[in-house]
Amino acid sequence: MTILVRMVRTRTFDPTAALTKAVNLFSCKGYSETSMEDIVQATGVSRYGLYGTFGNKRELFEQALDRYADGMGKNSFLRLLEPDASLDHIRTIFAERVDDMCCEEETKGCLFIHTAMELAPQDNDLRDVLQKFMKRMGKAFSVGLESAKARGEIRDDVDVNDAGELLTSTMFGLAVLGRTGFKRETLDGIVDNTLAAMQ
Amino acid sequence: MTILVRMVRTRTFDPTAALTKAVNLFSCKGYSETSMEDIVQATGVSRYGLYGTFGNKRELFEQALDRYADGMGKNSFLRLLEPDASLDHIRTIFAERVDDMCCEEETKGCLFIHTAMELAPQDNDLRDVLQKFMKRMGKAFSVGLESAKARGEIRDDVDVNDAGELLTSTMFGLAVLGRTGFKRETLDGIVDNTLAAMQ
DNA sequence: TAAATAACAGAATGCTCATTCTGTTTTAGT
DNA sequence: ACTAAAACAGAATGAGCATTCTGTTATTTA
Repeated sequence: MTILVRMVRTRTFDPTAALTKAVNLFSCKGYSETSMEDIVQATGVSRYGLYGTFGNKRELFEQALDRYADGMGKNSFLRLLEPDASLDHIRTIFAERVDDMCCEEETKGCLFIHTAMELAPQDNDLRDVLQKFMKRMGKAFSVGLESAKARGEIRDDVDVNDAGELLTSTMFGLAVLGRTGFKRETLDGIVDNTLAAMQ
Repeated sequence: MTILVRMVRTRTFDPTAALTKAVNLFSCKGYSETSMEDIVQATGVSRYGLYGTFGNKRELFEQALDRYADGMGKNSFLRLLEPDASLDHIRTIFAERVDDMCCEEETKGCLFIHTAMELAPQDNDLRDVLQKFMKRMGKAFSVGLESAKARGEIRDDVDVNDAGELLTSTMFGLAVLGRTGFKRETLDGIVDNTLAAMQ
């Protein structure tokens, strides 16, 4: 059976670009503080377009979360999976994180934390998705740490699985302190001390 | 000038108990997901009583945050300021934290994180209050670590100020992972590894 | 005992929001 | 050019919310 859809009027917006805008809004303000109207304004896409393309707010959020995780993966964590990954790669990831959280005009926030605090307890599906992303983060750290260990940058007795989970947790701790207005140097110090303990 | 207030009908509820209930609701669900109606239900106190006693929702929340911080101080951090504080005291604080976050029926959440994510960027007063509480936490950790160091439980080269901030950050990282459904053993492992690095 | 008024219970108000509905515009195929 | 239907803009709907208002009850003081 073939379903024939006749395209009579062409869509005037780019769903990918719209989703990017939604990701920004959600990660900055969280789920409930971001209204569909906010997204309409920010994207310039009509309600009709948003609902038609993304379903409803909950589904749009899930797609935003996917995209966010994807972005984190591509922009940060993929490097850790390459065989020449070093401690510097890990440092860079944290430095970018600190940058994001300490940006003067508007802290970028963290969609993972918003999801964990606002939605995870009430929404098992979303919680599982989130947990999967976080575990992936930990795994990427572990792989990176293993490479760094091979380069002699990490102590031999460090369990990279445990350390990967620890660094994942650190990412969230930093974000919470950043949102609370802690100085960049404080966050940098936490990163330095955390990593120093593994060297 | 004296203002005479004639108390014609006695209040039938205990504001302290009501605030305790509000603290629980807010720390479990955060600010916006907790309605005044929820608080009316949970406390059995009428709207009239809540508004008359606590002002409005925002002010009630601030008082809840104060109380929450007070409770954390009294129940956990005060011990760290005593001269015989040891690494065990610090371990206990983290164990209680993990217990709170991994409670099967209903994760207790963390009012600090809710405040940081939901309100801090929009409400400078609240952000400053929160920052003060967090710094106090870090300081308490530092003092406890200093005592533990004197007992030989912490390495001499550990900077207790830095380490106090690191442990504060760890508290929040744990909570986020707990909310996302990570297993108790994972959180315990993070605590063990974090503290092991200081021994 | 009577009067005054704070405490109370819950209805009313006005707002914001997610979602749906309505009427209009656009464009592929005839 | 004409038609059909998808895309659109924005009004309408209905629910939930914080807060205020209204009428009732209880208790102290005179």
